[in-house]
Parts: sequence; structure tokens; C-alpha cells
Amino acid sequence: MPASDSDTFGPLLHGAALAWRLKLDERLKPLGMSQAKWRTLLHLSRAQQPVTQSEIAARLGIEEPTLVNLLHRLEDAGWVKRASAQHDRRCKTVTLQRQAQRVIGRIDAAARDLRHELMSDIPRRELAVCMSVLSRIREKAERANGPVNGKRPPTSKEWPK
Amino acid sequence: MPASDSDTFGPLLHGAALAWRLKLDERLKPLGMSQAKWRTLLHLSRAQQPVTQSEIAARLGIEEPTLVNLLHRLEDAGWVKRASAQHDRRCKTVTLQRQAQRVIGRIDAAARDLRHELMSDIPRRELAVCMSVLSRIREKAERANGPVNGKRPPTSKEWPK
DNA sequence: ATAAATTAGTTAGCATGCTAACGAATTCCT
DNA sequence: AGGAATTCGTTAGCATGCTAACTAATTTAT
Repeated sequence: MPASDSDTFGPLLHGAALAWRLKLDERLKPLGMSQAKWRTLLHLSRAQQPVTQSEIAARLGIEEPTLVNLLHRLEDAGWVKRASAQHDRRCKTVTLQRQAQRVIGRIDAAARDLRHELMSDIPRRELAVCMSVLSRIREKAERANGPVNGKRPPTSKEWPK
Repeated sequence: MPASDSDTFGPLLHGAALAWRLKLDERLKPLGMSQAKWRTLLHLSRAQQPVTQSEIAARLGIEEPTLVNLLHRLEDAGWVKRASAQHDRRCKTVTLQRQAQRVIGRIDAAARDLRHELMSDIPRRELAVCMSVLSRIREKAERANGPVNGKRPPTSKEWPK
């Protein structure tokens, strides 16, 4: 018996997110795909213009180094290609390879199917409430620096040894 | 404008979970702690009896190899100790070190504070709805093998190259 | 009593995320 | 024009999760 709901909310949130990702990965695996890769390709396939890495990272809500890693794997597997942009030699533009464009439909379908299986019998209203709760939590977690404390000291580093 | 709510639910769920974990990690870092480690210690501190690894893994809902890794880091940092059990030489029992017991209160407090900051102004009813939605989703994701399809074929492995 | 099956923990290898620190290119300011 | 600040991508190193494949110990079944 949990002390309170809030006691179990954290694990529940993490568990739901993890379970979803693992299930999707499992479904996408036969297609050589995974959740993070798929989200990236999806974004690329929707973009009209060639896209730079920092744009992708911002759009996906991940950090640049995380994206570098992802793109590396995508490129190795032949899904995307990178090229330096002319207008700005710092930038690289990322484009889908032919093969990727061909398979993307099937991949999206798998992701859509799973989404449907997981959420179809949840009433709209409840879903909306859930999403609004999650939004508030995410937002606070992204800001939050303590309820009172504006700054935090560079606290000691060693524990406990 | 998303095609539907369900279109954005996945990213929102993952984003909220990740943001929460990162924020907690940030708070716990000065104490030499992190979310996953803290959850483990918390479980140990609540247990009366000495506990074996598989028990911990089951309780935390993680796989054994993941736990092995975690315990390794916890042991290296002096938080816990492992010893082979007498009754069954396959098992190892895990116990908290003194230092850990001393600091655990502060760590729990930090985790509790964050929980409070993130959730305190969310109405009970909404929280309850959200949790029930998350439970259903997690459960389905953990089972789900396709809505119709009881078994899935060992589909081809190579793509797209 | 012993061969087979199960269970506990480990190792190896991968995926997804992060921060910190850096080099190269561009932009901004005086 | 020229130095300072910013921006883009990268590398290095870590944390948290997974599955597959293994060893060692115990239990089960013949």
C-alpha cells in the first residue's frame, strides 16, 4: 500500500514510457529500425527543405551530441546521407536515401498500429487530462530549480566513501 | 497542428519521464546519487531481511543484468556490499553500508521535494485519471503482441542497404 | 543416483540519452 | 579590419536500460 499516489507516480511514468519504447523497438526491429531512428527519419521525410543537424535536434527535443550518435548509426546503415552545406560551412544537411523513402511507409504504419493498440480504448477526455498533467510535469521538471531557491551552490562532490 | 492527440502522446510521455529523471539526477548529483541508484538504496533500506539480487530486480522492475551493472557502481562507490548467501551458494545478498544509511534520509528528502514541486498543484482527480491511463498503457505495452496476431514470424532481418 | 531442467548471477554488446570540452566557421562590435 | 562572441558539429565519457549467451549451483524427474 503506497503512502500516496504521488509515491508511485514516478515509477509509473517511467515504466509506461519504457514499456512503450521497448514494444515499439521490438516491432520495428525486423525492419532494421528503432524508435529514436524512426522519429528522426519521420522528421526528415516531412521536411521539404534540406535540414541541418541542429534543426533536427531541436525538433526532436534531444541534444546535439545525442543526435550525432543517432545520425552516425543511421548513416552507417544507409538510411541517410550527410553533406556540408554551401551557404555555411559549419552546417551539414541531412537527407534521406532512396531506400529509406521506400520503407518509411511501412515503418510509420507499425508505429501507428502500436499507438492505436495502446490508446484506442482510452476515452478522449481521460487522454486529454493525462496529457495536460504530463505537460505540466514536464514543463516544471524542465524549469524547476527549487521552489524557493533561485540559485544552487556548487555543493560538495564526494559521497560517501 | 498535430493530426490528433494520439500523435503527440508518445513524445510527451517520453519527454515527461526523461525530464523528471534528469531533474532528479541533477538534484542528487551533489550527494553522489542518481535516480536509479536511489531507488535501489531505498528498497534496501526498507527491507528487513537481507535481499538477493533477483528479488531487488523484480521489485524495481528492471532486468537482472541491468541490476548487476547498477550494483557494481553502488558497490564501487561504497554504498552497498555483496556477499554470497549460505543457504544457496548461487545467491548473493546485498546490504547497505553504514555511510549509506546515514545519508539516505537526505536523499529521500530531495526526491520527495522534487515530487512535491512537480505534482503539488495538480488536482487529485486529474492525477488519478492520469495514473489510470498510464497504467493501462503500460500494461498493454507489456503484453501487446498485436491486436489479432498471437504469434509473429521471425521476419527478415536486413534493411535497407 | 544421475541426467535434465531450472535458477542466480555474470559478461558482452548494443541503444538511447546526458554534460563537458573542443575546433572550425561565422557573426558582431568597435 | 580585427578581436570577441556565438554557433555548429564533434569527441570523450558516463548512466540507464535491454537481450543473448554463458557458468555455477540447485532442484526435479527418471
